[in-house]
Amino acid sequence: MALSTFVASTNRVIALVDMDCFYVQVEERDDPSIKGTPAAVVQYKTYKGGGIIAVNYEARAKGVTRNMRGDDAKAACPEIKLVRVPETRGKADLTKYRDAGREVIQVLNEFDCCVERASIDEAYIDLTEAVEKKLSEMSSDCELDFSNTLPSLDMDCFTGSFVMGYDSTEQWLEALRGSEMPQLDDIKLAIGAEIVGKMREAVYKKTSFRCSAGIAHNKVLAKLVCGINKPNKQTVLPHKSVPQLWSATKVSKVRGLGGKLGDYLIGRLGCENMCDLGKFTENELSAGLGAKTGMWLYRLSQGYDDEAVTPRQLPKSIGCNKNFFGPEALRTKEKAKFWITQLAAEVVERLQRDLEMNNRKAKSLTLHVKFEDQNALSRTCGASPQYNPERLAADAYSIMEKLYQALGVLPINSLGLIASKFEDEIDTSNYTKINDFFKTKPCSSSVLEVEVIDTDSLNSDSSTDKLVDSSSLGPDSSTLGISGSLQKLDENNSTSTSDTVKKPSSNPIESNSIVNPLPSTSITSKHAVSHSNTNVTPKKSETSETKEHRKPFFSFSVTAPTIVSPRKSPRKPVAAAAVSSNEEGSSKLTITKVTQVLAVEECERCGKKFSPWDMETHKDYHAAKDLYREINGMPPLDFDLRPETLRKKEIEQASAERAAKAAQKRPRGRGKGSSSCSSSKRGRPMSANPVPTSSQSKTIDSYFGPKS
DNA sequence: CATTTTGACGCT
DNA sequence: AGCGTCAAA
Repeated sequence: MALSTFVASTNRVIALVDMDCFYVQVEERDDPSIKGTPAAVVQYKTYKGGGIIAVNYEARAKGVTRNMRGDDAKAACPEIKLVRVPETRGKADLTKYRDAGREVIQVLNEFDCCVERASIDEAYIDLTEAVEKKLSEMSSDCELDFSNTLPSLDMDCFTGSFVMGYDSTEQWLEALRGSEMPQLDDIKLAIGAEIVGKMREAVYKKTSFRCSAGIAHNKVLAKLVCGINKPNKQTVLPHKSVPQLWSATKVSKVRGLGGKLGDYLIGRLGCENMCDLGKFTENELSAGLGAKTGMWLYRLSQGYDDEAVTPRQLPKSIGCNKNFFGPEALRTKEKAKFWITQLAAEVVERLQRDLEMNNRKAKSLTLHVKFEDQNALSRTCGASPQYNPERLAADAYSIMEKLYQALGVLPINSLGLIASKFEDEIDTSNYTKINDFFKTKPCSSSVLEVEVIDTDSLNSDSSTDKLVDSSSLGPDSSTLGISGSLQKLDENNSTSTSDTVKKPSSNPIESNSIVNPLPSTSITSKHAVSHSNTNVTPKKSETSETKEHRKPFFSFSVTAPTIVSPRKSPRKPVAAAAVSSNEEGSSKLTITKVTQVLAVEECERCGKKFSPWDMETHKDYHAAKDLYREINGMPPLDFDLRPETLRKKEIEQASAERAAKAAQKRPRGRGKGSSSCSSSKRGRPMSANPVPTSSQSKTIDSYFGPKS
């Protein structure tokens, strides 16, 4: 409470750099003929002309927006050029944009500041130290006379620069010079803005990408004002101008308030604009939203936000997912397996590159599945250290197998595969080889299944619990409980998993030993006041973040196995390795790669051999046959080896549970429904609870409903 | 069932 | 660990 008033919160200088319509710029650099004409980047093309994900300013001038479909854009602006996101293995491939984003980060890094990658095209920068440094250099000449500090600013850095509350940057600087009292905070912002001007110029010189920036005393404000003047502009927010900004800022525009929390502020507290928050005390806000969020909002209403800029340039997870809607919904096991294989191939490819560049390996692998009834679930297992596509796919698919056994076949609308929990590699290659041997297969695998069969035959009751202590089964043993354990060894899957099956009892330590070396770097919680007023930015020290910060981006490990031999052009060092250019060329390239990696598969059902690509088509044949049997009330051919009755019962039960959950999730159907909250864009109130006080079913939405 | 494909983080 | 929220192109 009172504490907050003592925290000095205008002593940092924070910038947010955001690339202008980034994906379009990337495409414009590839094909300059696009420049100066309306253009947008779309994903896919078949459904209503594809989904637009980036629009350049020429097209925006014609009324084209994101959210639109390619068809809509053509209608609004017939001359618009729609560039498609590259597709690899049948799914959108964002590699070239990730690579371009990394280029930008590398330029920012040259300024020796604390840089936090906030997204593929955005970074927060803590300029406090750099500003202090320059300030001390300047004031060493003439101590305390800050009126002399400003003239040394390079005015070239301020072209395209705006200052909130002033007609021009010059006017602001003039006011600072003329001020009786030295406006130290503003002077710091001015120096920060000068640095940001240099940064943006450097980014343009080295990448040819334009960006915009916001400069303020904290992240929320820097982000907000960055969006005020675009493109290719930067905006400074002196603390004095916060009231003016707040009175003109809709709550939903503020980072973190664009969703349900924002809806709550509008619907229950009547805060349309940020200035309305000022009507509430910290206690009043905390009463409804919890201490943490209440405090955060209260401080924010005064223009304060204490979230640190965390030095991190690498993503914490590498994942991909694909949606399958309408007729594309995955209705057979085979299709699911096929697509899991595609996702796994992409993830492995990206993991391998990540390993070469960043010398780290993912320890965790998560499969996400969304079903047609809106239910979603995820399961995690240990990531195989080998970064082998078949292996990763097998691990992911073994999770899927279990889901099928528990849930039965339900059309799948989305699959996602995410690798995370990265740890730095210890480079001693001999050591790692031995280590990998023991690390093998935390996920599912036959080690689990074999033992499980034993327990089954022992007649599953409490006595078996002792035999199969879940802690001895590795991280994945808990995923689906008993249901997963009923499975017999499935010959169908033995192909890819069998290599890991060997010697179930050879090593009693097994996965236990690898389960948890988690570094548990305590994450600064979102709204917590996490730093002191003296040194805001965590000192770059011994963490892996430091390493990535100073690590030259062109270094890569020689020991890395090159599974895929490069064709044509010699392998380029890392950052420049973005393939692209000619789309046809690159896609051919990729396909070659895939077939090389995946080789030829044998159809599980008829034994015929196909390339993975033909396999999908071939499996449609089986799928059609299955469908026929289903329609005619015939039992599936090979779906499950267990007795029909057992399987049915299990599926029924799981389905009932799932249906109940789904119904619960959608209390208000399509329309705006009963809610008195007019502006709620989100239809589905989940169980998330902004009010931690009651553990009961108080969703944010419940605040809008009829009073009980 | 249509933005889709990401990614970070909070809650429990 | 699993689910939910929020955000960005």
